[in-house]
Amino acid sequence: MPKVGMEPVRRKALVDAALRAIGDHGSLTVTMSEIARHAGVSPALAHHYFGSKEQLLIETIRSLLRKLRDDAVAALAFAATPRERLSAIIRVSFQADQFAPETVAAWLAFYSEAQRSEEVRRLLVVYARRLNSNLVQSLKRLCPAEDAARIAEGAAAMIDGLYIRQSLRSAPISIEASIALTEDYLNAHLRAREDRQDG
Amino acid sequence: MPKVGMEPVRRKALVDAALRAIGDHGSLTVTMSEIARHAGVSPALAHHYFGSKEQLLIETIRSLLRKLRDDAVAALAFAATPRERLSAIIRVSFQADQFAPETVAAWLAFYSEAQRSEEVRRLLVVYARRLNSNLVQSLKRLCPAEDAARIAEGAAAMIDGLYIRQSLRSAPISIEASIALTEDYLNAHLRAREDRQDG
DNA sequence: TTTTATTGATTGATCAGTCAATAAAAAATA
DNA sequence: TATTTTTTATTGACTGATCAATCAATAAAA
Repeated sequence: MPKVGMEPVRRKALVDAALRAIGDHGSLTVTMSEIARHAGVSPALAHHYFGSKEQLLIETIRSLLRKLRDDAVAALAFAATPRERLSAIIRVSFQADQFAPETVAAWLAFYSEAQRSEEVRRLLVVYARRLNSNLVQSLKRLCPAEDAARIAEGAAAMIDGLYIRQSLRSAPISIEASIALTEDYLNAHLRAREDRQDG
Repeated sequence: MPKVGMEPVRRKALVDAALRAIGDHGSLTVTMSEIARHAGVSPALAHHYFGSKEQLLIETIRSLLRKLRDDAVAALAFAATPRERLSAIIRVSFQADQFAPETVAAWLAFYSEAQRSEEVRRLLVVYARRLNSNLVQSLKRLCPAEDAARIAEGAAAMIDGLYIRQSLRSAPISIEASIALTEDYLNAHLRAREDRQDG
């Protein structure tokens, strides 16, 4: 059976399997066997390619973050004005695959893991910073820097909050409603600023 | 050594120890031995009083929720107007002990656990509903019902989001700043409403 | 004598990680 | 071209550690 050049194929299959297993399970307490089963290989092979469970999980987070970044880059390419860029950032955060219960569960598990693993924490900080910086950059075109920083923090918190609330699956807020709430937040604050200037 | 009437004492000690252990550890993957050690008793005794680890953890969440509810009741007793009640709710959500890293870590762990344990999920839904209902009740005095529902959802999301972001401990937002951001959100939306009415 | 509190010792299950063995492909050598 | 050697892919079997849960034993109080 051994065919040469399997490494990248197996790595990808295992990372995808890990994501699915974590989503199913709702936590990082998945076994290597479970992940390997999802990928259709033996547990030993997973260890062979990743060395340890921790490393496989870290690669899995990386792949989630990469996907999110790629989506953001793609969405921002179509946005002309600062305001459109803000909407694009929001849309990407709530896009369907990100909002799928398994994905939400996986993110949540990673946040929890970040309390223990410095490397996981670092990766999530990267995500948080990127979201913040994207927001601030566009907001600075629409209002003074100190307002931009504040509004960005609020918007980022709202995005994360809507996301975490999704995980409880009771009275779930739809994608559209989540986007609308975040847009409302931006509109209210940008408008409030103008009012103060005008009045 | 055996002194009669120890049951309530031990139960409380074990629940407190569990909370501390979870906070230290940053996740629910704490051992009964660890918890028992924190409480100064043998692991066997923890099983004796709680039957299983799961039950002990559930009691621990219950105690967190009870504390939060009691604080909310106390804070609301001093609030006269609807607007003051809203501020009281926000203040309680961000009060110092709730914002302590160990407490944040514990909440996060519970959210993650809710993906697996129906009972944990139910308890967290109770929290979410209570926060929502508290907010809506006061907001309905200040704006129409449909606006109240929407603003409450946004405020609740923002509270949870600020909370979860605290867990990353990078560029942490202070208690005061968190309160200010949430207050700003309410002010902006309540003002925006008035503007629309006036204009 | 019964009840309550408490623990040390043990069990059984689960898992991450290791390793030696197998087999196919590729490269080197004759 | 035919062969041997090396590299790559893969797994079954095993190990050692960890841990939840059990239980029988002990001792103080009622």
